[in-house]
Amino acid sequence: MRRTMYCGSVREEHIEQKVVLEGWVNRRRDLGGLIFLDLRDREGIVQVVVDPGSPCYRQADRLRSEWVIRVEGLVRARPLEQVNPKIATGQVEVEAQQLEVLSEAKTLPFQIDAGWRGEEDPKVAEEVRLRHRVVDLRRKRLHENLRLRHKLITAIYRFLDGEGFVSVETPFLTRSTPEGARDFLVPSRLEPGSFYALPQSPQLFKQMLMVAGYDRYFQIARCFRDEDLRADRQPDFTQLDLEMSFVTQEDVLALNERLAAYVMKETLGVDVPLPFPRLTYAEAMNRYGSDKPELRFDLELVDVTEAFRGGEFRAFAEVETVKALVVPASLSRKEIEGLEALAKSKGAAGLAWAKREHGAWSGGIARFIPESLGQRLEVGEGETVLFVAGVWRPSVEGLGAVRLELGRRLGLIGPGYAFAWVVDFPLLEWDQENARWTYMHHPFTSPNLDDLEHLETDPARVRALAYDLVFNGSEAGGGSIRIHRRDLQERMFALLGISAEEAQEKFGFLLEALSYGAPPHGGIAWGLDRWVANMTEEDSIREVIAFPKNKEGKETLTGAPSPVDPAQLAVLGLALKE
RNA sequence: GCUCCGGUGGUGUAGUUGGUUAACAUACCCGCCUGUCACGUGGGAGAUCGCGGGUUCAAGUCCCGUCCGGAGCGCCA
Repeated sequence: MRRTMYCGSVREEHIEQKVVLEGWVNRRRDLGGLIFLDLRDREGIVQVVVDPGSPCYRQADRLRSEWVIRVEGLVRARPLEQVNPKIATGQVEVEAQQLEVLSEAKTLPFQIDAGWRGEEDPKVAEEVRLRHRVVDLRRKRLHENLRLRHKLITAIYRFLDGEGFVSVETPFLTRSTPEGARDFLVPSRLEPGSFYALPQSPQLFKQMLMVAGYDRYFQIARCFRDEDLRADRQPDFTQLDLEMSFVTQEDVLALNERLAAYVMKETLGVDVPLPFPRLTYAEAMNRYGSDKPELRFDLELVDVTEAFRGGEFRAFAEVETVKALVVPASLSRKEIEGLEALAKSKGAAGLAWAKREHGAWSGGIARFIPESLGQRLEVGEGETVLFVAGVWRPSVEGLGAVRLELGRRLGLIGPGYAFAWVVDFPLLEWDQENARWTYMHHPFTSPNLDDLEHLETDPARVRALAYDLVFNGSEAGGGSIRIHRRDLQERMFALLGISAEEAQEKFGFLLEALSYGAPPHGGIAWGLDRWVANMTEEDSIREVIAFPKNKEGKETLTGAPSPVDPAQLAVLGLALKE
């Protein structure tokens, strides 16, 4: 007989029953005669008791942490005063009758037992954890994270299936397209000198599916971008990718809100109010200094450009934008210096400050501040006001970064989950480096048709039918209504400086598809890793990916990337440069 | 490519203005212990302080270089 149930599933209802359990020794307590074992599997731990008179006593005496064993025994109630309320199986214990060692184990490089009895696991350097990922993955926290991830994905399938979406797989080995992120390339053996690229997203394939009439598509899609890593970025990551035909932006937002509310309820039991707040890009930037504002605290930026316009303070008098942030705390010089460095890292010119003390401005730029500003900003006694001035975007982004840091530092960020849509992104932005217009989202995003007349004459003014889903201050998704007319797509390519020949060469298949009768369509992609990280309140997506890459893009378990045998290169027609 | 932070027994930390035997917790090994649940208790082993060089009578500590890791900037349609 193999096991009869999970260790973590034994309950009072099983008392008097004979059970067979298999699992890992989470911990062994040897009282010198009486031995207790906490036996663990993915569902939890249960206490096994081995009496000195038991035939398996000698075996139990040998056992060590993390050995894998099989126990046959009788479930019995614990004496009332010995119930352990900290574990789900705490009402009962298993009296061992037979015990078999299935596998011995070396001493673990770090301890993982605490989490399973409801405590915090001791902190271990991430480097060590990743090097021993198999051990790390045994921790309760990672079990919970990965199982939540699974619940999220199954909820997504249930919901979208119910809404008539069809799951379709798209190729991993595809064609390199220009622009966007750097591609991962895969050399072709059958056609030496040519390369596949791994998809940065299934974008064009899903548009093809719309043209082909599938109407509603989704995919839990692996995507690949060869860029540097961050806490929320991996070179291979997972998107929920979806696309819908015959829809407006409104339809896409409404469906995705319902999907988000559904998965939050199904996975965390959390009720998310609908509809989500909506901010235009301009509003988000002006009020929060970010296009992915953290909305779990206020502390909004205030525009004070006009208060300084033409005044005696030269640095503020003639700039595009002056923004203020009223900080409900008295910041030290040193703190302000640190925040200034942060603002500058986002391109702000600097960070000016003043304090309100004894009903008057003091310190920093106090003497340049119009008295009336104090009232308008509603500055309290002892509070600090921070200012940025200069070009609009770097200024608001600089102060936005300061806002977020202060939110963290002052403990302003509330618990819970805050969703929002950011809409009305600019279609294009000026690329300083290459002196040309470039797309903000991607080149297949539809302009807002109300702004179409300005497309060539005043590109900066054209809004896109693009939207981002913001979840606790992270960009959890982004999408757009796509261009579905060939002529408009060609106009767009031209505007981006892509010649007709190049457009034909690189995107001919798209243009071709659009000319066979394409429905209006649009969709979105969710960054699934970030979603799970937000839901589990992890700071890094590496905590919700079973086998993540480290900061250098290495997969430390297998040691990828690794050199390959020269013969493998030869088959591909490749040679390494010295 | 750049900036910042870190690297001390297996793990996590301490280590003062440079000073003699590198401390603590936990894990590990052995003994004792029949109701523990982070069992208790007694003992033991375990670190050339990431690596290389320099300053100094003396370097875990200061300086330079380098490697490794993390956060960020650039980059990420």
